[in-house]
Amino acid sequence: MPMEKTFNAAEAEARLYDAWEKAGCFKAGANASRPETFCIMIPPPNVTGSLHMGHAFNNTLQDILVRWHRMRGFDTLWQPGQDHAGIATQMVVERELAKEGKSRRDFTREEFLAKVWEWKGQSGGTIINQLKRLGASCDWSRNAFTMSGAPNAPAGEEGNFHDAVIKVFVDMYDKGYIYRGKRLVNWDPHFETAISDLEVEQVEVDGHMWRLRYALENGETYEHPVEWDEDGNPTAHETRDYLVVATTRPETMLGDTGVAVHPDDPRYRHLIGKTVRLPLCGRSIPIVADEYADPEKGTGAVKITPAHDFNDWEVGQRTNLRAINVMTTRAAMFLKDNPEFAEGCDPDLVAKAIERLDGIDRYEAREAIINEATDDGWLDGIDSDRHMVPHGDRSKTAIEPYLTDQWFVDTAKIVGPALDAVRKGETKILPEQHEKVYFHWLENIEPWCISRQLWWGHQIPVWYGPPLASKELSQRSYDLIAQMDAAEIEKDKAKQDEIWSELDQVLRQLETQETILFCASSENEVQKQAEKFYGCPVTIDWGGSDIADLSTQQRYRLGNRQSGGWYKSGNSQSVDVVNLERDPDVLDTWFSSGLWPIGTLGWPEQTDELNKYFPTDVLITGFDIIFFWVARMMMMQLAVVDRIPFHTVYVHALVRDEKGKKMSKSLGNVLDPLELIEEYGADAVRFTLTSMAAMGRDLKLSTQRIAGYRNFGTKLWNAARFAEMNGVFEGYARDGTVPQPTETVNKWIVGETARVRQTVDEALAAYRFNDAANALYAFVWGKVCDWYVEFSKPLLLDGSEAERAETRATMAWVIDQCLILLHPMMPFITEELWGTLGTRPKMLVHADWPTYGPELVDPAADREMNWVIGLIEEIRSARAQMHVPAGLHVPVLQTGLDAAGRDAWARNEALVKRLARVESLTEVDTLPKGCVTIAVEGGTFALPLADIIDVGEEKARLEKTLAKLEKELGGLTGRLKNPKFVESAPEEVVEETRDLAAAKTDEAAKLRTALERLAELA
RNA sequence: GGGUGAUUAGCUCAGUGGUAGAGCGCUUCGUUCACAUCGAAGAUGUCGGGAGUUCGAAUCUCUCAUCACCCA
Repeated sequence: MPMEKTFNAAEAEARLYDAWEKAGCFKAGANASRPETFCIMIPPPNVTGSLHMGHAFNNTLQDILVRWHRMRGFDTLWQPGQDHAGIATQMVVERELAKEGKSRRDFTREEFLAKVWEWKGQSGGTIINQLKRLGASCDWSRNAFTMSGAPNAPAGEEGNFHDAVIKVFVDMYDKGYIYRGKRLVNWDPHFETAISDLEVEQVEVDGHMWRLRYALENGETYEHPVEWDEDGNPTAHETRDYLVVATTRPETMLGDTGVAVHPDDPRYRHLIGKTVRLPLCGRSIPIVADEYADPEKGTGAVKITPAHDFNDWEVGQRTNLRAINVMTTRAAMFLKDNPEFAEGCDPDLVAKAIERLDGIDRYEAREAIINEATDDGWLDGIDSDRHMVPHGDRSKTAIEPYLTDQWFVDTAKIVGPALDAVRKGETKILPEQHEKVYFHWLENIEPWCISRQLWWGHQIPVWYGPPLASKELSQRSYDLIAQMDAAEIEKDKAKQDEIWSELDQVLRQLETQETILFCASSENEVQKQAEKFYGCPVTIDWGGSDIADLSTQQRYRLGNRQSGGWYKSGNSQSVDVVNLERDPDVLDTWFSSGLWPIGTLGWPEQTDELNKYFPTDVLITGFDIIFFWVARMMMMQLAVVDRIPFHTVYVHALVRDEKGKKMSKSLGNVLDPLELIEEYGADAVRFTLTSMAAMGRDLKLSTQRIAGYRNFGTKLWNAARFAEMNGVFEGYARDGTVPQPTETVNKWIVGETARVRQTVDEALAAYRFNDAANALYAFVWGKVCDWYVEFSKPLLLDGSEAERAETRATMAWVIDQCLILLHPMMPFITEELWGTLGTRPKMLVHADWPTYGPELVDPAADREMNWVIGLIEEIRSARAQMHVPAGLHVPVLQTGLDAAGRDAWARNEALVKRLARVESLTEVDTLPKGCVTIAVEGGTFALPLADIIDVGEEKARLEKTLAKLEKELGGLTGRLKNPKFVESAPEEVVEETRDLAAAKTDEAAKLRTALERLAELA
């Protein structure tokens, strides 16, 4: 049964992938035949994710390297996995709950986490199946997950990534690389969690700049310029008893604790140290000097809200201003029960502000405040203003700088080795320009906020215990409680009150002491530490405790997050008991992803895989996560195991739409790789991406291009089909032995194959994926299909038995080489052909990658076939231009052909005749006048078509060719005449130029002769 | 504002000092038994502008213009 005319990708892909998996072809070490290892860690997609074009590109490149190394016999591992994507996953599950009218808060933390795991079990494998559709040859038996082995993980989610994360946190904490601190962080009011500065996007929005008047206190005034001369010097002033501050965020004014002016600003210099009265609440706030206030911008006076703005925080730190938080975790106004806010304000105004503003959303508050300012006359004006507003990259809501306790990695302490490794070239970043980006970011690195107020994630392994009371205070509290007991017995109310009052003071003193932190990787360890510290039994509350159930807002109010047991309890029992509570927060997902290289290999256990594959080889990733992930992996691996995680980072570009726009859902220009795979086949999609993967340049993807590479697959398919139909694979040895042909065409194609093998290997070794793809495209289509298959026809159809046998063997080998070399890029169609064309000892995925090289190139055969190809092209071109009917076989004349030409013709007569539609070749001394002339190296050919050709047209054709030739010749001789060129250019360049000039001169002479003949005719 | 990159055929892009290229599209011709998802032939370039280095510049340097991205 003959093969189908095209490859049925839809039918074959799933079947082939299944066969590979069933045979364990992708398992770590499969097909290994040499000691070297090769390991790639997949950049873990979100467990909520689905395959987009960027994934398709990224994983295609990884798969090429992995399949290439596996075929070359390296002990290869492509480690797959997903990350748990804290916010994104929690968002997805909460959305599911919302459909049932429920929220996360309707469940306990444990219940909610069970739901997340349940969701993960059902939907978390989506992207795995999509990667399989693409053909990704990952070792799925090792699929990793950044939450595997977490305490609440269900069966099937074992693994020890959790252990790795916790151990690293503890190690880094012990080394002093991680600390807890009250700092301004980027707060996402939608998810009510801190996020890192990398998760913040600056979005330009049209907004307003509101000018507000803050009254100067104690009768102070200043002169405000109102008229200026031509040079901009003020010529008239007005006296003002207020300062005008400009702000884009009036709602923060309730937290203002100062107004900053530039120390050298002549308008305000004398006011520094004086105060203004804050409208709405009557707080008296100082005017401070700080260079942050730009005299050129706005009014030169800036309201300072340290608790709600990063710049203001800095100013506040420098000038000793209070930081007053006036918002809740949902960015509503927080005024009631907020002693910080009320302190120093007019109680009546505070009551009024609470009544009007407490609990309302920040944007409503903004409006209300502006209305009030308008009504009360302290709104100075409104200007429209376009400015950048930070937004959460997940929630898309404006983030709020917010003052909370968070955990930070002190990145400055671990950045050094990560910088050095790249500086010294231990890790290379390609393309090189990205090294600059890497350096720039790391050299200016900020502390990394790693705590998140979420439930889904690795809970921070820190427990809080009560402060240890001093002996005196402890004793005093014992005594007081004893007295209280006595008073209780005596029912002496006055005495009880007196004791309570004193006890209250003791308690206050205890409260002001620091909470005790215990950081350890296990409950046992924490308990041991705590018991040693307190010298008494310790119980541990493992979450779900009071604190964990408090809203984050309530926790904020608690400030120092004191835990249940305040102090050594002072009852009359002889044994004291201390209760510890765990920090309810979880770690940033990127903290766990940062351990991907070691974590997936089983660290902290010293597994065989860890010893074998770490450090890994190449990381292939998009530039958008250089900071998020690459830099952090470098820092963390070096900090934890003191080794680089990989020696090469290949940073690929962005896949855009065909107009160059970033693909986005809102623009609707997203190309879905799965749809493309369905329409064109995975191989076409892969090959397209590969051929466009020039380093450092974005890809503009069009379906037309994909269709083109689908056609390429069909072309290969049909070349194989031709071979199969001609019995090429019957009796073929299939042991990979390079054929030793005697026919020139066969020698030639063997050499061409050897060349492309070398080109492909060199290109892949240099991560020049597009060069490899394009070389193969040019070889398979341009050499094998266009020429070799055609050349083989006379031999296969009309050749002698020996010629037939030799050509069959050569063609079988050549097609096998095409399949092998193309396999990493087009795994499906090549594997299918491999199986179709014969019975093989191994599947193509494990076929041996060839090592032959230029030694297979036969220069004489090469020269000869190029001459034959040139001759055929010339004859075809002349025929087409002279309108010779396509089907007509024409006689050809030849004159002055040299020995090489005669030999070439003799050996390849059948080929030329067939491909150029030549009827006969006759040698003549002089060419007839009316003929089409073809000048080639070593002789002149002509088509005697006096009755067909148009003399004018032939003349024009020859003149055009001649003109082009002469132009080239002009350049060449110009250079050769220049003595400096001959002196300074490399010898081979000069030699090459001379040869070329000679050949062109020769050809030009022949054309001139032809033109003369034509002239005689006319 | 700071940084990085780009500008080459109608379109998308290769090409880092030595004869300007590919694919797609376009025009003409062709169903000869691998393939019409095909074949043959053809047209199309002041390599963004200017200056410099060099025997020689698309390529190196400077400068201007335009565009894109990243960071503030």
